[in-house]
Amino acid sequence: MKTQKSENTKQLIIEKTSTVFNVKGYAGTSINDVMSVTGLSKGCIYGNFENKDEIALSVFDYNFGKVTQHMKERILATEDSIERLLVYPHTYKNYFRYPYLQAGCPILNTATEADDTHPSLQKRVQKALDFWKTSIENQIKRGIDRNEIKADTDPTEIAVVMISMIEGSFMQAKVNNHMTELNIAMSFLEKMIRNLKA
Amino acid sequence: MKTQKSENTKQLIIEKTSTVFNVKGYAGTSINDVMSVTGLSKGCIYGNFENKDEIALSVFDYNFGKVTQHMKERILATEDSIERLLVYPHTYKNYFRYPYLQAGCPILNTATEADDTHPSLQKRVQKALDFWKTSIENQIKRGIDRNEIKADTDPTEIAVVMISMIEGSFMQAKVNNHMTELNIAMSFLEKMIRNLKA
DNA sequence: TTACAAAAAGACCGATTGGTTTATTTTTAA
DNA sequence: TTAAAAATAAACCAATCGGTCTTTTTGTAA
Repeated sequence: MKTQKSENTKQLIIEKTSTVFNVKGYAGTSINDVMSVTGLSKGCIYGNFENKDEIALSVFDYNFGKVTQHMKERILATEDSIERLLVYPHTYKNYFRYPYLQAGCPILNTATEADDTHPSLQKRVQKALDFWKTSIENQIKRGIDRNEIKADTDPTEIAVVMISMIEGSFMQAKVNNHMTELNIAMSFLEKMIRNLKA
Repeated sequence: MKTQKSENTKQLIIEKTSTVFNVKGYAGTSINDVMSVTGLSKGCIYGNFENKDEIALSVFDYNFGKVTQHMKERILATEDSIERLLVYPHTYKNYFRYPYLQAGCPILNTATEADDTHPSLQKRVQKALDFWKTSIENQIKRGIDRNEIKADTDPTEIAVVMISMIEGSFMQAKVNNHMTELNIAMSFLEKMIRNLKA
């Protein structure tokens, strides 16, 4: 019989390890790390998860979910399509305020590690990236319908460029341990988005 | 007495392992990988390098040098500043043609792995990134001086945006195993560069 | 051709990896 | 109250990790 407790423990393991996996990566995080960061025994961890893979997959979903949820809330807070798109540069300009982004963007971190070595993790990243792209495209289409965004705007092009600029400048911010490049790129992105106005 | 032979072996180890390190990452590449890919014994490898760190550092320099050299050659092939800047999107659009880029961009791969875990490698990436940024800035300044690029162009802004877009879209290309997003971003970048024309 | 040092080979080291098992204790729900 | 479920600690596993050390092979200068 499955109890509430085991579900709680499973969730606790995911939450407590979410940072470690994002910092050290999949290969760099050991079961010992999971044990020490959760305070749980090895037996308990393997009682709740089949293997390290299953933990890593769950943790990625959790981390990506956190970012997604945050963006969704802020996007739905405004009706204007341009303002909605601006949520992305605004958020990443202040990424240090959000603990789940401090360790790095889960997509970026997982993508570069998994692309050639870990197929199941790679699939998750692909899905996450596609979800993100589609969300932006839909916001742009909505803006065109509402006459807030120029009709000749290419939703896919803007979505791809936005994601590229965010991830590329985020990488620079992480490696340099400062925000200069990220701020420059995000300011540029803001200008670009404002230029989309009908 | 230091002989020629040992230098040759050292170089052979670097060249043969350059791909493995770029694919599997620093933590993911084992000495066993180095042995099997070079066909050399463990004793030989540790006779030529102090430790795994030293190999990884040398390999990063080698990989970055390859990209740099290639760009330099193509940039110097033309005098026009706009054409020179266009070398970047042109090259990355056809990155599969260049074996040292097929395994991924060494900067991107190393950056995301090293940022929190491997300080000496991180420093190399910082330097490489700074070198790249400065090169682009200098090309833009040269273009302004030659009246080929609009005088009000911000060299740093363009350099940061270029690097961000390249690295961000490259990440997407690698994780999706297709070029769609990279091509979209690089076409956009081409338009952007052409817009800089005085 | 010999002598010697450099280079390469490979056995060996302790530590750590992910993962299993077992026996014991604690929680939980009926 | 009781029986099942969950968590515990600890022993144990084979494989692999980075790295050392000694032996053997090889290149070279006298």
